[in-house]
Amino acid sequence: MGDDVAVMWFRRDLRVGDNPALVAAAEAGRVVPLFVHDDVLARPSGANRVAYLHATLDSLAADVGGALVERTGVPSKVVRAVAAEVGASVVLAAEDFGPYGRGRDDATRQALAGDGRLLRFVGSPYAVAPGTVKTRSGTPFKVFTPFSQMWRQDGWDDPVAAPDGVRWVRGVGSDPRPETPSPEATEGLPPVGEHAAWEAAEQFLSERIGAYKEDRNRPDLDRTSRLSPHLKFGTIHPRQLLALLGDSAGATTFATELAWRDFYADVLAQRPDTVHANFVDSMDVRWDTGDAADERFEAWTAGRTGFPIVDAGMRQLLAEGWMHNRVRMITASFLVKDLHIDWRRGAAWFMRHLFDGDVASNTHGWQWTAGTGTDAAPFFRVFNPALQGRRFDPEGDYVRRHVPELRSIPGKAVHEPRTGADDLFSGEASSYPAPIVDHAAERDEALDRYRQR
DNA sequence: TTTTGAGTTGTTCGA
DNA sequence: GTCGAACAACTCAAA
Repeated sequence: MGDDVAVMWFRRDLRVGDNPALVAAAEAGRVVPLFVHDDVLARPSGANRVAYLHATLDSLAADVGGALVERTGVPSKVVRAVAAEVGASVVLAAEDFGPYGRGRDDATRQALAGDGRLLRFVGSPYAVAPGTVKTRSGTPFKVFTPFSQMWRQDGWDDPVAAPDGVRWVRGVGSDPRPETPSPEATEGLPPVGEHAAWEAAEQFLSERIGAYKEDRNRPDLDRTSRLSPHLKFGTIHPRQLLALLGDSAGATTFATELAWRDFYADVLAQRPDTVHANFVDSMDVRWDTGDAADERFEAWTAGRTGFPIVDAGMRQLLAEGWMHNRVRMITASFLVKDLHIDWRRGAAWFMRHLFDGDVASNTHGWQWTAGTGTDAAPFFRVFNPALQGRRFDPEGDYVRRHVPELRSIPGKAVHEPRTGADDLFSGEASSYPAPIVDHAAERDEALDRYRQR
């Protein structure tokens, strides 16, 4: 270990523990921890995620003893300049497999190479890096189940310990940080930082994992891991969770969720065009556009469709910057199959508001719902909002929590408020909108369109 | 090469 | 209430 200097370029791996790139940097010499504020990424992110990122950076800065360098600008130029300024021979980072990240990193590699410096990737944000899990004939998987079997069979690396006694370089100047926006989520930020990630993980593993297989589908109960923003920003790594999981039914179910995360990252890496393009070309259905469609889209975003479980989910998104996964499916299905609006519009809305918004998972979750994605299976799978509500929010508590106009309607009757006794649908409940569409009719319409494609 | 079994998360209808 | 069948046809992955 000489007196060399290495730049540790943090991107979406904002932690000190189990960070192989940081371990490599510390082995290379003294370490300059760097984060580059990149306007290209900030713009589609929305105020919630930018605010969360900034708070996470505060946490990271404390964890690196105040040495964190924050700069603003085009990453290839900024990283090159910082590396030159501090005399680093190598820049270390976790590999990014996203469509934008790859281009950015290629440009950065070239810029550094021009000065005789190296950009070196160690690790990735995934348990298994995209492009690693392959079929027997060496091609990438396009179906989840065989992917997940191979993913499990091949396994993943164990976590690495946080490096001991990193020699942080202090005194390297930062740019003023871009203004931190006020979160749009009325309830503010979820817990932030590496320490909070471990608290969430410990709570999940001790209190929730046992019943996870069943309870994870219940939006009325707070029984999911709540780890998604941490996984998004890398304040915890999936392999750290996998190392603690065990093999109970709940643990296996949760591991499968992590496999989905890896699968969708893999799919996006093999088909970067699918951020916008349908994964399956032939699934080119007709979407509604124009003023009437815009009006329906706005009703959806505001949680005023007249379908209680849909409205509850959309209002939860506005209030918390997060939505329960079951309800993400219900609201997405409603936009695509009841309102016949392009999945890309819904995906962009989710990305604007979600603290955990991740391009790969969000895009391909929406493509799955729209029937354009990796699951070639039945397009006739159209969610019935009332039935989903009764099944997964059986007491109606979730709806009443997020749609206060309906508080006076008891039990599961809240899922179809206008079909109950007239005297219940009065008072403040009368301000709740009538359904903007007839579900049965729109279901038929959706099936027609998918048949005609 | 050809064949075979299977494909996260559903709904409706009729018995 | 519960249960099984039907809802298209196609693509994927492995044998």
